[in-house]
Amino acid sequence: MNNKKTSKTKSTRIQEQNRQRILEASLTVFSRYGFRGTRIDQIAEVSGMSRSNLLYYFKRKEDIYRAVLNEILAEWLEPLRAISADGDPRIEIGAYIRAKCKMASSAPEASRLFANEILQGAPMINDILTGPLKTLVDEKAKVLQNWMDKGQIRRMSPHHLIFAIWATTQHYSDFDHQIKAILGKSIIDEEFGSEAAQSVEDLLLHGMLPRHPEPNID
Amino acid sequence: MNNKKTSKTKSTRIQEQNRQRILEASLTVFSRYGFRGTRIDQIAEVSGMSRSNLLYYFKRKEDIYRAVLNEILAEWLEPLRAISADGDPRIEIGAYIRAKCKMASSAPEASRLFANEILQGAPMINDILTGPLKTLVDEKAKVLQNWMDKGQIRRMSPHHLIFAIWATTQHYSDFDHQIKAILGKSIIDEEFGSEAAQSVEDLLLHGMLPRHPEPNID
Amino acid sequence: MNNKKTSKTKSTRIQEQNRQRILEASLTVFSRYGFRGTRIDQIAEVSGMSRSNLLYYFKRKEDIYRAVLNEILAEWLEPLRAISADGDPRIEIGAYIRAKCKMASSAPEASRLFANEILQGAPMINDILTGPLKTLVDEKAKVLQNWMDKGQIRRMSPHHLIFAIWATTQHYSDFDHQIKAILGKSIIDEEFGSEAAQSVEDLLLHGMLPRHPEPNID
Amino acid sequence: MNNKKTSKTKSTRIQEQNRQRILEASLTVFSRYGFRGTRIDQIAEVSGMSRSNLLYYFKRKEDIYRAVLNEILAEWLEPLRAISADGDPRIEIGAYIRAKCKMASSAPEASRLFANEILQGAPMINDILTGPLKTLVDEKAKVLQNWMDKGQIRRMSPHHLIFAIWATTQHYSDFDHQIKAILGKSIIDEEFGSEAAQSVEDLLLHGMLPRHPEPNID
DNA sequence: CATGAATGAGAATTCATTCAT
DNA sequence: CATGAATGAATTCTCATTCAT
Repeated sequence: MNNKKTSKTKSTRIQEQNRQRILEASLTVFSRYGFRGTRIDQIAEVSGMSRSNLLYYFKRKEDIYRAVLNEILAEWLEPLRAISADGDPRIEIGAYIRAKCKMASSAPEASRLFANEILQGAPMINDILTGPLKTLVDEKAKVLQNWMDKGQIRRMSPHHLIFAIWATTQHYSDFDHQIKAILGKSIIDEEFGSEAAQSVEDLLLHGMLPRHPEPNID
Repeated sequence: MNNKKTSKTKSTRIQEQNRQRILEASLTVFSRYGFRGTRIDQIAEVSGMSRSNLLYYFKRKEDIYRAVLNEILAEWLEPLRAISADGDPRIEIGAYIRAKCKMASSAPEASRLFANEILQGAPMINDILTGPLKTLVDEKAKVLQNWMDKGQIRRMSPHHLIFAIWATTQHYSDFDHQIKAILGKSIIDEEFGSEAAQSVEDLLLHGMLPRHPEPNID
Repeated sequence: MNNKKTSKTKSTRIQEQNRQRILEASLTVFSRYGFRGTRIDQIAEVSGMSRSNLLYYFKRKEDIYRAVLNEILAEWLEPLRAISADGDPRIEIGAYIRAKCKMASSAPEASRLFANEILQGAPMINDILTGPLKTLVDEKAKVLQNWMDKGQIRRMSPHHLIFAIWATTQHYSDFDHQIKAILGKSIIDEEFGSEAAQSVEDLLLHGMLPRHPEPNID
Repeated sequence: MNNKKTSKTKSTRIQEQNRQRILEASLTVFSRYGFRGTRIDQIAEVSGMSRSNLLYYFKRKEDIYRAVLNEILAEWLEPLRAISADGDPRIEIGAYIRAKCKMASSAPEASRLFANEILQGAPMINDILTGPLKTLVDEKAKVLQNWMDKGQIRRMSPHHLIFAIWATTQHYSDFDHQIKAILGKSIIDEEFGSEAAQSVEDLLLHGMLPRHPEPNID
């Protein structure tokens, strides 16, 4: 019926394809320079299209930025969502840590984009942090608390435990450049990724398990 | 004396004072928006002086940025330097963790400034990362390795251990905004700072100590 | 027939209909923002069609503008043309004033479009002003002069009299917004339109008639 | 005390001088092309300074526009304010008409600027129209009404009378270009200005005075 | 007929920096 | 020491117009 201003209703292949190209390029650039530090021309160049054409798809820089953030957000939180209250804590948390490391390895730019956004005070996603994210974290914190109450993991602040997992895993993507400078290896190398994941999982699991584990554990 | 450029060798109190004001303001702004994202006017406003006057002290934006980085660098690495090979690992590492948490609490902006710089590929301090920093880290990694060899701490990659300490401690300053959104508390609150420090120390020390610690522990 | 450019001599109903839609919308927008100030997208939106389609009918913005101007011009001058040298001045002029007021009421946008064009120096219709318009005005001025010579209306500059009629009648359309602000009524309200017409006619006729009118008046 | 952001506190001569240059140039350009149609570069050129320097004085185009409007507004309404309820209507109104014609002659651009603004719906000064202007007009309408009640001028709608005066006088500035095309004379010619003033005053005074004026008139 | 895609000239700002006093 | 004035190179965004289907 009215197809004049409802736009994006029937986005063509080429439309969707170009939007995707832009979003990918944007992720790369924004994750490095932040919102303000990024110039539209950079995105245009990386995405291989003219600035004009780019602005045909996204009217303003901020629109691109928000679109990228939103696109990543869901999958970014997925691993945390996947933690099951019914599972074994070592299995569940181990899987979570490995998933986070995997993401740090396969999508380091997404991680850095969030890091950047939060460093700047999360001007665009503050409502998400205080809303959905807080809700999710609080919920999983309860799961952890429950495991602690049952003695399956050491008693500690569940929130701080979550922060520790975030910190250690994301460190490999966010500070990749520093690590490269020190070790000469990058998280995007698959091998080094495994090594890091192993290391983090090992350290944290040991840190959170009870001193004298019940003998009947697998 | 040589008065070619240092004609005003004996900078007035007011001069030194103003430089300091600028550096403090710069730290605040740069740590939030990064180099590119920061505007000189912002610094001028935060430092409470006119842009013109500010540029009287520092000819260019980059000069300020470098000055801030340099000023923080030394004290930033100090705690790591302080780890003594001769000490007890638990004491030494515990102290290191607490020192880092202290810094996250008292100087979160410094932490964020480095985070920003590294996220952007460390354009200004790359040589420091690959030089002095790498040297220092490698050296301390050897200390850790030594303790492992002696069975005082669990065997693991010493570098990854250092990264884990950095990650967990700095997380509280770098992601302060996110934590505030979730917990409603900030690392700059002294009380929360202690809580975080306690939590991190507890988790990491447990994670790195041997499974069956000598009975005489605490 | 010649089909070099007029291949579609027999424009479809829909075509003619769309052209009309565009012209109407253009009148609305151009009359408000002037040529430069009007954006093609605005016209597209008001006319309810896509910019692409609009440009299918008119290759360039200027074409639309000229088309609108031309379409209005003829009927805009019609009332003045209708003044008959043979009629009674009070009847003729009264009719002219009422016709102008009627147009101000029924087609205020046309009036504003001309106002805009002339304010900007009449870049598009200057030749019409100095040509056909001047000719027509001069001719009617002579008619007025004739009436004055015969003592039917007070002696005054006939050109200024015409300007006065233009000014007072068109004021209601051109400054409609100001009048609305002051009186809360708009010239497009039929009732207020009559009131204004009555007032203008009354004032001007009294102003132009001889002091001591012949006793046989009305 | 605080002299950092309160700006414009102590505007230097050069400051005030440049601001004035800009405002004058702006009046010329805005009055012709309207707000949207005017390009900052045009103003810069007319004012004889670089666009950059211009933007040093006014951060945005709209700021200039508003400044010009405000600067003219007061003196624009002054003649109407000057109408005294205690005076003789013919004297007062005659003076008002001549003052308005004088302004049309000496400041035609100001008139055109307002015309433009009102044509566009008065986006910037709507509050002034419905506020101070309406108040002033209503007040003077009462003065006129009073004169009518006393039989000093013909009974008619006082508001419409004011509109008629505005219309006829401002017509000479707003439609100057059209008049030039027809008569070859411009309102800025002093001689033609007087002629126009004489004509308007004559027509309107005759139009508004009672048919048989009291014999005792001076 | 109609529209989606693309473009490039231009227009408004922003911003670091220089100049002059 | 300090500041007001001025500048020019970016940078974002606008807009008429063209292209291709």
